[in-house]
Amino acid sequence: MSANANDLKPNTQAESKARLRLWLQILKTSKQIEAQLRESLRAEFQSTLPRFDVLAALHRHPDGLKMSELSGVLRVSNGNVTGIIDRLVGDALVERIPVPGDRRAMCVRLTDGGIEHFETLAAAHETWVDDILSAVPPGDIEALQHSLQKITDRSDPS
Amino acid sequence: MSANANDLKPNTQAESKARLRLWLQILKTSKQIEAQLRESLRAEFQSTLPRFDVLAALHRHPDGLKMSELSGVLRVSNGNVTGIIDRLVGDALVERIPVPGDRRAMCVRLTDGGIEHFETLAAAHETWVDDILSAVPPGDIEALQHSLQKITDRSDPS
DNA sequence: CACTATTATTTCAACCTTGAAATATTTAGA
DNA sequence: TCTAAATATTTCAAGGTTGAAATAATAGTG
Repeated sequence: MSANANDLKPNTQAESKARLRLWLQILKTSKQIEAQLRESLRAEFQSTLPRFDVLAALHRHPDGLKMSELSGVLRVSNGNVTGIIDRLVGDALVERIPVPGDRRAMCVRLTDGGIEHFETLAAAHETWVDDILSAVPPGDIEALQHSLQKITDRSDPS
Repeated sequence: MSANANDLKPNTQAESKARLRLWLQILKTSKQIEAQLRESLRAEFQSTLPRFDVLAALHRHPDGLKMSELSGVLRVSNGNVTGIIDRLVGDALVERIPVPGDRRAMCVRLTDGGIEHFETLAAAHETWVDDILSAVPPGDIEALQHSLQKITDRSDPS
């Protein structure tokens, strides 16, 4: 007879620690890759990840998005997007267009220059990611992606 | 005879896309968990993740750390740590102590109140992570952690 | 029509973050 | 010793982020 009354589920405490370790590892991996991409964006294009994210979202929606749709897609706050769009508009990469029939709303979309700029960025971005993950075996890549997807789909089946 | 000269390595392009998908999934997972933890820290303790990270680092080093050691451990910039420590000192959770023999340096360490506060936070933090990852099979947890570790150790064997 | 609730966006204060410049101090070398 | 380089930290400007409050316009209800 063991000193532990939890013999039927003896690993709970160890499992808890393993989950914590996994979370810290996810965070470390993400931060490390993010840091490399941020540095490349800054050095080669004088740009930033948040700008890239906004441009990518707008590129996926050629007809433009309303501000609230954009912050919804990016899952960031409304006020946040306002500031980034302000700067992108200042750089003539994005334009704000009034929505006919609703004077509250604004539609934002890439300008021609914005499309061109983003496509350059996106190509570079793909090669950077490719380099960073090049040493990971293709099988691991797929397996990792699906395991992580199970985690995100669990709490948020978007 | 195929139209593609790369027959011996025909998956390169698909692999590149798979790597990109993996990166986006890592980012999504990390952001989603981070958002939940941030919200819990804010709602239950009026605190933030950066504060938690600093307190955790200092808790792991009971004798204190120099500012540069702290920013090294956390892998953030020097100026960043200055601001966070300023606020933690204001809340009496951390104290700055002169380093004997080097009037440039400052040693920062948790106060008694800081230790107590962090241990409360840390216990809550572990249960939050436990909940978030509770539905992931233990086998997956270990496998994921090791696969991700391979990625980080590759570029930075700290 | 008037009134209220809802929706879309911006503004704001507080905090986080970086990279570069400024300060102060120590170390090493001529 | 004097001085140049290196080191430790802070300061600063610019941008990113949140959550809440403020604005403005629309929609629904009596």
